[in-house]
Amino acid sequence: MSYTINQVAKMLGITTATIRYYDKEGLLPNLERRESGYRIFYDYEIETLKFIQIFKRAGMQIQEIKQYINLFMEGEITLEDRQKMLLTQKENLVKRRQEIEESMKELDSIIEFNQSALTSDAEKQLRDSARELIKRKEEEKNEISD
Amino acid sequence: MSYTINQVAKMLGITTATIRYYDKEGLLPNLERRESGYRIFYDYEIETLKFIQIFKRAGMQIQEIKQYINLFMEGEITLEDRQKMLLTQKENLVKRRQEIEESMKELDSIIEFNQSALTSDAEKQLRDSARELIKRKEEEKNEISD
DNA sequence: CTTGACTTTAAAGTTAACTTTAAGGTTATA
DNA sequence: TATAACCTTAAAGTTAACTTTAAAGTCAAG
Repeated sequence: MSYTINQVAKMLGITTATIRYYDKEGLLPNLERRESGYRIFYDYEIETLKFIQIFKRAGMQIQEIKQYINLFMEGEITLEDRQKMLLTQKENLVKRRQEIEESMKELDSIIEFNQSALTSDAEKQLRDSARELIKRKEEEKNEISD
Repeated sequence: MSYTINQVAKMLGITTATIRYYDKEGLLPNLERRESGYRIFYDYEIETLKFIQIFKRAGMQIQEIKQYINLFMEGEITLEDRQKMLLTQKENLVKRRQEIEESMKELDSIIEFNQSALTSDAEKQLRDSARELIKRKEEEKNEISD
């Protein structure tokens, strides 16, 4: 079974322009063409595109994905290299998750601070300290311009 | 205590160009200047920059951060709006974490598959299936060119 | 055999968040 | 007072991953 670029785009929820871009970047090696130049997609290419989507979601860049695919084309001799790439990528994901968790904590503490200002008398205190801040800045301004 | 742009940059581990860019984008409202035009940074501005860094790490865009800062400048009347922004941002973090976890599972299953190919007889099977794939593609090519 | 819906390419445009460059003032200090 | 080490701006450049455009060729259906 073979498909046109438009059919594949619909199947995978991407645009034809994106598929052409991937092809241009070398992510679809040995892609066949008709006499007319029209691209022909088989299940193999569709699988490749699905892997591209997985790798993209994992945060891999187009050039890295290209490198992975090139290794794959060289056969099982590159399996170890590919595995290394994937493990590196997994480490990146672990790091990103860690960063997100740290960021979440920071955000939470601001949210919590604001919440106490919203729900308690602390609101007044915040207002006062803001006023004081503005006042202090005015004073500093005067000091400078003197 | 006041600081030059260079001192602040070093304190926060960013470049002076970045600070100027933030200023230009309106992230440092009411920033003072000397007669000469040199920027003057007080603790207040340094705190603002630290918040900017927190928000950036959380994935907020410069324009969103600007909006937050503008709301902050309007005073405590905007506290609820700001809180909403932060809660939305937190939801985004939760989503991103979720996506990372899903992506990790996909990656893991590829890693696992490769690992079994690397460590067992499955290696031979993978090699054979790859050969078959290439062969099948050759046949398809011949079918077309006939 | 016409026509509307495809397909092709190269090249330019888009976006965010900077970075770099160039040309020119300012300041601290020896 | 010379000069190195700052500071200023506007404008252009960078990067990734597309998207858009324009001009032109191909295909399928009636």
